[in-house]
Amino acid sequence: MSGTASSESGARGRTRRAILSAAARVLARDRTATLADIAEEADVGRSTLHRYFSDRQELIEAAVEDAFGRIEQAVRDAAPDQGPPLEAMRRLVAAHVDVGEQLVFLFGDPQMLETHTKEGLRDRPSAAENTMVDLIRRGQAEGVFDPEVDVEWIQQVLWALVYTGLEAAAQGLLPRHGVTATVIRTFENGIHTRGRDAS
Amino acid sequence: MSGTASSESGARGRTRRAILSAAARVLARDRTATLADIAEEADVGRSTLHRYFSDRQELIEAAVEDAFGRIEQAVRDAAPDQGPPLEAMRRLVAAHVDVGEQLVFLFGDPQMLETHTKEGLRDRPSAAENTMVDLIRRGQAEGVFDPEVDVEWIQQVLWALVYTGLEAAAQGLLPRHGVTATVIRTFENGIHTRGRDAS
DNA sequence: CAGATCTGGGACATTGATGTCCCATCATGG
DNA sequence: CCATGATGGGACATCAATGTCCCAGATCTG
Repeated sequence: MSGTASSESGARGRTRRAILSAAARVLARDRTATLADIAEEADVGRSTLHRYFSDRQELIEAAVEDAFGRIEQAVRDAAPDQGPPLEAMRRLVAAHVDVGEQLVFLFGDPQMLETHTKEGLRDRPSAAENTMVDLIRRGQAEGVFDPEVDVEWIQQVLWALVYTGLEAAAQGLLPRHGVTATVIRTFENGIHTRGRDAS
Repeated sequence: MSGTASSESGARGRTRRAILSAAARVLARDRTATLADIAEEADVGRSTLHRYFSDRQELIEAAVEDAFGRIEQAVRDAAPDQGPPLEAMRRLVAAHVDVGEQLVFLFGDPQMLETHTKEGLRDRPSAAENTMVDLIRRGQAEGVFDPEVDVEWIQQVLWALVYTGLEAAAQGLLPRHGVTATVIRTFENGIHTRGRDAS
């Protein structure tokens, strides 16, 4: 079976998902983690892991694709094309924080995306990316977002701030429940004193 | 200087610096780089590298300390305690962009700072950090910076934005000479439409 | 020039991760 | 209850990185 019929159903699919999830979790923490580490985190024997992914390369590619999918799902759920741009953007930030683990995994290492992204994703313009670009353009058109700054830059900044917020929370610098609000505030107003409409 | 008499002078010191610089450059690009890679980048035999740093651990610790020193020097040169806070902050951002290579090396991998930072730096409160905290406080007191946001958060955001700007430049998304201006603009105003005083 | 020092490169043992194979065990479904 | 399939763990060969040692040539120094 070539499709998803066998890769999602029953015990087989559950083990597969457990491994992929564990891989993202462990690799987000330590990029040099061993396959044994990943297997342990997934509560699975190392040989079982090899049964599902013959290669380290193969495992990582699958984990990347999986994480990508989860992020796109979260972005879709945020409905960035609905309502006022500012509110949509806030939902988008919250959505990104929710999939923080996947974000840290994917974007914590630039090599991750460049190396393990051959055919499956390089061509597909990544729905999430497009939706965000659309949202930013819409916000710029309505005069809510700075129209002089490059769209892709804004996108990168969003990712960077979410990433930073998550790390700050991990270090105890920020309360975990305050990450979204802080990121939004900084994202919208920077560090200037004018944040009267950010709460 | 306690034992720096022999480690800074003449050919010996120059080779040492070449290795440290190469290490930072290569490891910023690829954290899993081999000692052979580093030696090659430094135009030095692998055995020579081992002569200067017996351990991989030792090399990395030295490289971390070296990078740290360069960053602190750049921060000092920016004189963050002089003049209006806003202008001082802009000088500070420019200074950080200048030592971008070191920043990417040090902060590109959270593990880098946590793992390779035993005694030499953990206790020392890192002059750079203190100066920046002072500056931010000063700016908050004078009403230029948002007083409701945590100081350390602002610091992290600065690092994150500089890092993002450098990566964007590396990807060709941003012209290299525009990094500083773009980072400053975003840092100060976020993405809102109000950036009239950012140029 | 002569001795001391530094250097590059090769040979080598060691170590840890990886990938393969096999077998005993356990669960699951027919 | 039995058969099929999934799992865990061990044994094993392989490979790349690491660290050590040594030697011959280059460079610096007095």
